[in-house]
This record gives sequence, C-alpha cells and structure tokens, in this order.
Amino acid sequence: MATITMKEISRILGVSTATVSRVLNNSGGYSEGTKKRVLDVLEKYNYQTNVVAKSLRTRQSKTVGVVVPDITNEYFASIALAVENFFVPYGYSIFIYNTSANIEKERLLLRDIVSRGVDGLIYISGNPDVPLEAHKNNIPVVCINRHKQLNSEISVVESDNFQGGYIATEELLKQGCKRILMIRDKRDIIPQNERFKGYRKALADHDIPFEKLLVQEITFDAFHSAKCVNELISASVSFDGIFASSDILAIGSLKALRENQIPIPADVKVVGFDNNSFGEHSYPPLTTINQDKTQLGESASRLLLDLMEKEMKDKRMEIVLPVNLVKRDTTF
Amino acid sequence: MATITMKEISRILGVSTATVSRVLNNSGGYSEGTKKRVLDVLEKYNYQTNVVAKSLRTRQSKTVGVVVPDITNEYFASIALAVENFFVPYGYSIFIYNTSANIEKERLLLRDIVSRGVDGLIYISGNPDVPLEAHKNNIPVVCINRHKQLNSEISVVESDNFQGGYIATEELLKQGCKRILMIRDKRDIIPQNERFKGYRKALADHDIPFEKLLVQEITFDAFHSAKCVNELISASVSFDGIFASSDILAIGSLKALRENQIPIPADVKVVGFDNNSFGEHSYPPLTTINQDKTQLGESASRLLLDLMEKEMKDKRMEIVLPVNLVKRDTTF
DNA sequence: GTGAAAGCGCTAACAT
DNA sequence: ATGTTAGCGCTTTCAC
Repeated sequence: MATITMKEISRILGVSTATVSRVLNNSGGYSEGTKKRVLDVLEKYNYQTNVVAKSLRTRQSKTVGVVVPDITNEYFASIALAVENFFVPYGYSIFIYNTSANIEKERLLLRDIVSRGVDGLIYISGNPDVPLEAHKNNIPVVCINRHKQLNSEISVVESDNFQGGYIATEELLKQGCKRILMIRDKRDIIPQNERFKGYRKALADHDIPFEKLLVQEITFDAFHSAKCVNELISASVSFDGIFASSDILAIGSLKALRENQIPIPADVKVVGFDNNSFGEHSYPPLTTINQDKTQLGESASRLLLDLMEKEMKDKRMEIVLPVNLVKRDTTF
Repeated sequence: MATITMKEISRILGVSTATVSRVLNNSGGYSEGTKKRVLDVLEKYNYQTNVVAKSLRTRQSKTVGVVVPDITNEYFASIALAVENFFVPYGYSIFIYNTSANIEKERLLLRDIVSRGVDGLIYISGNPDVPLEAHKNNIPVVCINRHKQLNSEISVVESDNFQGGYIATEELLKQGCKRILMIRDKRDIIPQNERFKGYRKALADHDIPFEKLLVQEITFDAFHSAKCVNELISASVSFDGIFASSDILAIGSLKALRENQIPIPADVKVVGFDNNSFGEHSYPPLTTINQDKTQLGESASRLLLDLMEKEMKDKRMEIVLPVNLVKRDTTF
C-alpha cells in the first residue's frame, strides 16, 4: 500500500486534513471552490482511501462474512455470489469462510470473524451454536435455510421446503405413482425434515399409505444414492417414483436406474430438489424443485443490511421464499 | 465488536500495554511469571485482538484477495477453497471477488483491493491488465492458469494445457478415431489455445491431417456445445471422436449425441477437460483430463506467501502442473 | 524485564 | 467555511 495519504494531500493543498476528509465523505461544510481544488489533487495523485484506518476510526469494517460448508457446492456458491452482488454497491467486501462441516474449524473461524470486526454475517451451515455466539458478540447475523430454532433471536431466510416436498411428491402422484421412494440426507437438519414432511402430507392427501421402507436416509452424495437404489432393486423392493431431497441424490439414483435398464420416466419417475445446473444436462434431464438461490442471497443481504445500518438489532425476521416445479424429462 | 481492549487488560493487571502486546505476540522480553499472569487475564476476559488496529499499525492486513470470474463454476470454487485452506493456518482471511467477466467491474474491484490493503492477490481471470496494475501498486500477485504474458513480471501457476490437449487427442487416436472434432471456447485465451496446440501436435504425430472444419469455436456453455454438434450432424459432417476443451462443453455434446441416437463410445468417443464432478455422473460417465485444482490453489498460495513474507517481490516464477487422463465410459 | 510515548491514517467534536 | 485536536487499538523504539 504505497499510496498517498490524506495528510500529504492536505499539505499539498495547504488545507487541513479535516477539509479533505469532508469532501471525500461528502459531508458538507466547504465551498464549491475548495471542493473542486481538493478533488483535483485527489485525482491527480490517485488517492486511495486507507480502509483499515477508516475502519479503526469509524468502527465499521465495511465487510461481511459469509460462512458456508463448502463453496464448491454450486448451491452455496450461488448464494454467496448473490450476497456479493448485493453488497458491493454499498461498499462492502465479502470474506468467505468454508467450514467443511468441521465444527472445530467453525469455532476457530468465529474467533477470526469477531477479531476482524466484520459488520455482519451470513450463515449457511449446520451448526446453530456458532451464529448464536456471533449474535452474542453483537454481530448481526442472518441464517439461510439452515435452522429456525425455537427461542433463537436470529433472523432467517429460507425456501419453502415443506411446500417443495409437497409439490414434488404431488407431481409424482399426479402421474400415477403409487409407491414413491424418498431418498434423503440422513442428517437431522430442518430443510431435509421439512421436505420429508411435505412428502408425507402429499401422500396423506392422496390417500397413499406411508411406508417406512420407502424412506431411505443416506449419506449426502451421489454415490450413496446410486448404491441405495441399486440395493433396493436387488432386494426387489418395488417403486414407481423417486423423490430425491436434492439434485445430487437424484443424479445418483438416475445412474442406478440406467444401470438396471429401468426406463425413465416410463417405469420410474424422478423428481429432485434445488435445480442445480447439472440437472439440465443429466440423462434424462431432471425434473426438480427450483430454489431461487439469488433471491435467497439477496433477501438475506437486505435483511442483514437493515440489521447493520438501521440499528434494528432486535427485530427478528423470518422470510420464506416460494419454490416451484421445473418440469423436465424424468417425469412426463 | 464489543470486546475488551489491550489497554483495559493492562490496567487490570497493572502493567503497560507494551507488556501485554509482547506476550500476545510472543516477542519475548518478559518473565515467565508475568507471561502467565497476562495470559490468565486475557483468557478470563476473553480478549480478542482487534485486527483492524493491528493492521493499521503493522501495515499488514493479513488478508488475501481471490479474484475469479464466477465462483459458481466448480473449477474456480475448488481453487478458491484450496487457497482458503492453505492460508487460514497462517492467519489470513480471504476476500472473494467475482468479476462476472465484466472488465469495468474488475477495475472497480481493483480499487477496493488496493484500498483494503490486501497483502496479496490470487488472480484467476481473463484480463491481464488488472493483475499488472495490482502489481504496480506493489501488491504481490500470482495468476492461475490464465495468462503467461510475454514481458510480464507476474508469477503464474498453470496446468500443462498443451500436454492435456495432447493426451486427450492421443486417447482418441489410440482407439482408432480418424476424424476428431475439437470443440473449444472461442475466446482467445491461453489455456484454450494451448489445448488446441496439443490437439494439433497429436494429430500431426499420428499423421492425421488437420481439418479446419473439425475445429469448432463456440460460446462457452453446454447449450452452445449441444447446438454445435447437432448442426454438424445435420450438415452430415462426419466424425468419430470429440475432444471438448472443457467438461461443460463435453456434457453438451454428449446430450446432442444421445438425441441423435449415436452410440457412445461405439460410434463416437468423447474426451473432456477439467474433471469436474458432474462428469462422474453424466451419461455415459465422461473420460476427461484431470486438472489438480487443489494443487493449483496450493501452489499459487505458497508462491504468494513467499512473495508476501519473504520479500521476493522480483522473483518471477512459473509453475506448470501435470495433468492426467481419467478414463471413464465415453472412451473404451 | 518493563514502561512511556509516539504514531499508523483517518474522522469528528469543538473551535473560530 | 475551515482548522485544531484528540483518539480509534495496537506495536515498537527508546529509556531505564
């Protein structure tokens, strides 16, 4: 950072640093003439604010932290991108933190977050303690799609997971499926649980009995999903539809169905969840529930900005965003 | 940031802030006794360093910026993750900047980067001006896989794109392909150009004449790739192999082949580039050239750390990482 | 081994 | 309309 300082600028102009600061911040209290003179010199010497010094003085770092389990996952990356796009025009920069689902690492990250004095935090991860602790440190936090704890004072924005589970299942039902396999992440996290509830409700509304065997709780990746479907087929468990609680899981099940020469959607229909980009290019292209990741990121950002700048720290908000069915070729 | 300060700690202990600072930084010059007393109080009051103040004083922000075109692209995200994992143990945090391939936005970002006093920059984007300008501002920069400019003094780490293009084409050749379509990004960027050169060299080494018609330069996405292959088939252009310069392009071509009932790999064989995760689950699973994204991120980070901490600012380095063939089912 | 004091670059009272 | 001054929280030279 070998850039010129305000002090030097003011010396060059023969004015005080206060004056320079004022015109830099448009805070008024100077004549048009000096404003112009100051601006010229600033320009001429290519002055760049020292944000660190400014932060120390104003106690605002103009940064927000985004905590995700894994930025490599398109879903999280899309949200992070939306957050960045929202905040940049307001002069904020984004720190990214990957937890790798490691709770110890998460603790360490939190220390760093507090130390760095981020102005706010967007949290998309599994562990409810951490945002709570940030909140205790007086850092505004908003959580995305991850937990809506009872007695938490933390704001949350999420997709309507229940509704998503419902319409996914309903799509299958409408097409005549009677035995719908649900493949879900085995972790006890709210989005997964809500999608499951939606599935059950749709079943109930269509007078289809719920069968425990048809709900498979697995490790969250495509391989386990493929393995699961293969095993079910080997065990002669019959089903004519699959609701996968995530596109990643759906992709794995598609693979297993292909390997067993089961025509899709003729014999088995499949609906995923998330609307990841690879679903467009899968074989067959995947019918899925779309989550609006941009909207998720933007809503959370807007909420956070209010919390940060409007001193609405106590106002807990909860925003639920609608989801919608994207029909492609794994259903008719 | 409502945390206790060094001054308060020192008052509580009845020592000077200098002493507290010394034990915090392990810089010696205190007895074991005071060290222990200080540490205890620090612990008791849960002292957290104010990184902003420390940065102002030491002129080190302990941050590094990572500039990518689009974090939503798994390839960039993987590198960014590796960078974070490398730097966190050294006490650095990561600013992420998405350029969206928008050169104007990139300029603005650079201002911010300089203003924030990042200690270093990892740059994975198309435009060579920006890292050059950062470099001029005395910010250590290392570029990844994006440009190796003549007379640039900027360090670079990249995959061996030429070799990748060569072995991809060779794989096709070995399996008897005579007419190999190459689908590439139309942008004139070095990785793409190198892959193309590898393709030509492999052709030449196997005495296969180069045909201009078989090189398709398209907009970089799966749709354009599918469209391109469809059009070629409609125009009765014959080919028995496809080398796609990126997995994204390969996925699109797979789709077009399926739509035309062309058996893969029996009639047409396909090799991609990058080894993105979705290639494992495509239909058929994609043979591709693996780039080691973790290694790319780590090497770049290590280089940058040397540049930042060892005052080796002038030492320009160039690291080329090997690539390897990952055989799956789009070739035999 | 420890403390006093200056100062990093900026902003914001408070003067004038 | 402009300047003076103190100070944000920390590190570091220089004394002792």
